[in-house]
Amino acid sequence: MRAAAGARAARADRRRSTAAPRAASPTQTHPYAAVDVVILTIDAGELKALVVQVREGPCAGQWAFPGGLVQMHESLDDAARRELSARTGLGGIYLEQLCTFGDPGRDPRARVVSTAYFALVAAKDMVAASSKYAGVAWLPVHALPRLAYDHDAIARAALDRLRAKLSYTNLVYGLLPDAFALGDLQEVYEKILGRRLDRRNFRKKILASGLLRRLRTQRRGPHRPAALYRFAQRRPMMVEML
Amino acid sequence: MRAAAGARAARADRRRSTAAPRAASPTQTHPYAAVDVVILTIDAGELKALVVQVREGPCAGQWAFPGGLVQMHESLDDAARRELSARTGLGGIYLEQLCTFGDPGRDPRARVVSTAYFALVAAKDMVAASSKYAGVAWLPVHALPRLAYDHDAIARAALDRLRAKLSYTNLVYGLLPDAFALGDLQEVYEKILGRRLDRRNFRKKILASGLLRRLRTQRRGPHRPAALYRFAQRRPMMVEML
DNA sequence: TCAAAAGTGTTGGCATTACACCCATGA
DNA sequence: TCATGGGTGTAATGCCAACACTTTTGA
Repeated sequence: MRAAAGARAARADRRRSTAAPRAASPTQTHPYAAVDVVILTIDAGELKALVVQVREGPCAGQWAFPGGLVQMHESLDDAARRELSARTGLGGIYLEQLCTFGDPGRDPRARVVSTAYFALVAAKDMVAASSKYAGVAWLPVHALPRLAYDHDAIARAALDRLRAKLSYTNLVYGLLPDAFALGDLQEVYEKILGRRLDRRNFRKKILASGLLRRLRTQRRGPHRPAALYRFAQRRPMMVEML
Repeated sequence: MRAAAGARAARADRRRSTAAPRAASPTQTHPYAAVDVVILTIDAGELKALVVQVREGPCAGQWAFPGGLVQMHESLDDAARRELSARTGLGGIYLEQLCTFGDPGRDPRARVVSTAYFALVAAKDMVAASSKYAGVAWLPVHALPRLAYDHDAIARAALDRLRAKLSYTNLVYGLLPDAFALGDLQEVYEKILGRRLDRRNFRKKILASGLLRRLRTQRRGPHRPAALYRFAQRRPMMVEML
C-alpha cells in the first residue's frame, strides 16, 4: 500500500515534469533533485533578481527563485538553462553553479535537494508569463523581502559569488549593453560591491587591462559626451579587474 | 507493473541505505541524490586522497571516492560527514561542499546527482574495512589513476579548491599535527601548490600573521633543532596566508 | 551661466620579491 | 667533519590608494 502510493507519486512527478512535488508524500523514499536559478540583471542602475510567486503549498504567496525538478534525461546545467530560458527571452549570457542545499525540511512539500545557479542577463528581458507561478517580478537585490523555503540563503550565496567574481573575471559584460561608457561600468561595480570607487584609479586599471575596445562613437546627453567602449571579448575569462 | 518495479527499487534503496543503486532501473522516475567525499591528508610529505575500489557494476575494480545516497532524514552535510567518519577513525577536521555533478550517464548504474565534498584529516587515520568496497587506499593526489565515473573531475575540483583556499584561509592546520616546525608548514604549501616558496619570505609572512604560537619545545633530529609552533586557533578562518 | 558628468597624473606608502651566509645537530 | 635542514635582514620594485582641477555639453 505504501508502495502503491509511492509509485503514484512518482508517476505524478513525471507528468508534472519541472514542477516541484505538490505535497510531502509519506512514502517518498529518497530526495528529489532540483535546481533553483538566481537570474540577475542591471535595471535602472540597480541590481535586480527575478523572483516568482509561489502558487501552492505552505509558502503560497511568498517570493522565490524560479526552479524545478531535474529531469531524467538532462544534466543539472541543462535543467538550470531550461529554467532560465523559460523565464527570460534571451537564453541569458552566463550561467554558473552556485552550491547545493539539502537540509531536510527546507521545502515543506517534499524532501528536495536543490542545486542553486546564478545567471546574468544583459537587460531585463521579456518575462514569459507562466501558469506555474502566480506572479513574476524583478526585485532589487539589496531590498529583497523574506523569500520562501531557504531562498534567502541562496540569494546571499549568489550575491557573494557575484561580488567575488567581479574582481577577477570579466563577467560584468553580462550585465552591460554592447556599448557603454566607463562611468556605466563603474556604476555597475559600485552598485554591486556596495562601495564607491575612485574614478581615476578605476579608469586606469580597466583601460590598462586591454579588455575594452574604444568605439568611434560617443554618447551625448545633457553633459559632456562620454566615449563609448565595448568588451573586446564577450565570453567569460579570468582577468584581474580590480 | 512499471510502477510496482519502481516501488520495489525504492524499498531496496531504503534497505541498502548508503549504497549506490545497483543497476539502472528502467523505471527510475527521477534522479537519486548522493554525496562523494574527497578525503585528503598529508602522509610521508605527500598529499594523498582516500579512494575505494568499486565492487560491482561496470566500473568494478576501478578506484573512486567514497560516497553514497543521501538519506531522507539527513542533510547533505550530514551525509558527507557520515561517509567521512565511516572511512576514517577521527571525524575529520574539515568538511566543505565542492560542487554538484549531475550529467546523465555519469554513473552507468542509475541516474545519480552527486554533491562532492572535500575533507581534510590530520594524519591518515584508521581506515575502517568495509564490505561495501573491495579495497581502500591512500593514493598520491598528483599521481592518481583514472578514476571511476566522473571522479577525475571531482579530484580536479577538490585540488583546485584546496589550492585556492590555502592562500586565504588557515585550513592547513587540518593537514598538520598539533605541533610542527615552520619547515613542515612550508613543505605542505609547496607540495600542494606545486611550487617552491622562498623560505625567508614565507617565515616572515606567516610569523607576522600572528596565527602561530611558538612552543617552548624543539624538535631534534639529525640536523639543527627546529622551533615548534602550533596554530593559536584550530578552527577555519579567513586569513591572508600567502 | 549653471549643473552635471567626463576626463586626466602624480606621489607616498606598503607589500612582495629576490637574494647569501652562518648555525646546530647527529651520524 | 660533513651533510642536512634551521635560522636570519636588506634593498629594489611594483602596486595601490589618495587626491583636485579642467572640459564639454544641454538646458
